[in-house]
Amino acid sequence: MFYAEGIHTVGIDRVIERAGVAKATLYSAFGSKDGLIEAYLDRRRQTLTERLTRQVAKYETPRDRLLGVFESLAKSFALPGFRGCPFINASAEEPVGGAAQEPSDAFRVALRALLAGLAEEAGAADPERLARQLALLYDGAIVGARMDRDPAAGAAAREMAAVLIDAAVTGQRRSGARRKVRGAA
Amino acid sequence: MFYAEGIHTVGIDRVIERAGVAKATLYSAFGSKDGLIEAYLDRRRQTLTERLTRQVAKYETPRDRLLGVFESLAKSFALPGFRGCPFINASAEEPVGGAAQEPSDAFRVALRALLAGLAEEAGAADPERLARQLALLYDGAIVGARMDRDPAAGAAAREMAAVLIDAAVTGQRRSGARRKVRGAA
DNA sequence: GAAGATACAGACAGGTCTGTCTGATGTCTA
DNA sequence: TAGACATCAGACAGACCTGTCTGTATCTTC
Repeated sequence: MFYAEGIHTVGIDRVIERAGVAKATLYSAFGSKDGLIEAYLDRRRQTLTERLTRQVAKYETPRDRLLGVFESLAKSFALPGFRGCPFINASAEEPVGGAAQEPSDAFRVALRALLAGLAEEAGAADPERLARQLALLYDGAIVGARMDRDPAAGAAAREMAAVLIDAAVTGQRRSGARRKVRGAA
Repeated sequence: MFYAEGIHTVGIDRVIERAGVAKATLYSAFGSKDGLIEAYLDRRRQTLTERLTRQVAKYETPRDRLLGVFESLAKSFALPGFRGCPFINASAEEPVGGAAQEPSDAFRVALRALLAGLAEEAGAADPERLARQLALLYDGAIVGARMDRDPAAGAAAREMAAVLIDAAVTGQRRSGARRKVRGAA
């Protein structure tokens, strides 16, 4: 419900009605609405990272795995209830430093770590840099898909990712060997 | 106030106090809070597009103008009150089809039009495609800067934009002549 | 100076929100 | 069987919200 309608439009009364529990039960479990929001986002973080690692594992080469992130993303855009990124949405609703910040930060760290690991395996000159670039594409795709109601943003991001990956490994060995080259502006 | 704190956390009473007007005056001018939100976003759209076109005009070549969009963006990230894109934020708060949608759509159309015009001048094989790519970078940069509290996302987007622009004009004349080449996947 | 329009401060209505509390109804363990 | 415990439905408090209304003051225009 929080994802589909936004956090502040969904009141506690509607949550407990949908969940079929009493109000006191919910408050004894989560403490406050902020606690509930945090639990919601934490669960999202967990399922999303799990799904990403699962999807990525389907592919053979590191390059394909990186692109697989965007294929997984593109697939989610076409889902019926798609409404953008739950962390971005929640952060826009919550005040700075609110309940959304911690789970959001955790997800973003996890995503960048996943991308950086694959980037290193793919032989990128600067894996951290490529990971940040691909994370930027991830954000741009999910926001564009939501704002423009256009699932094609996923495919566009995949194509852009391919260009950037190739640019990042140009002149590098592709055998999976890593190079600690830094500072390539 | 809407930008700094979010729309739903700012009540009408605080707006009129800050504005120094009576409640009846505000309601006679805007009709409702939704009307006020729409006016707020419409003004943002206007000032943002104006600033963008002004910044872009500083540069000589179409390529530099395209990159200038991202320089303008990067500059705004470092501003003290930066809190992301007002349209993305408002869309996350408002229900679908709410007061935020129309001004947001208008801004996004204007941004893509600006980018597409410059892309065509720059001699891109498929200006619309390049424009969509750069718009995706725009979104990714602004969201990343907000979510990660990291203004460096602007510079990263600029570098990525340079790669994509060069990829889009490769094999094209750079003299500003336009080619109606289509379908380059 | 008079009249009409406009803005002012602020009370008010009606609704929604979170969070607490009360008392009844199971359910599990000893 | 008896007692401890969790959950139930729902009333309630207190705060906040939007939007309307009342009466007063100020300003413009004839």
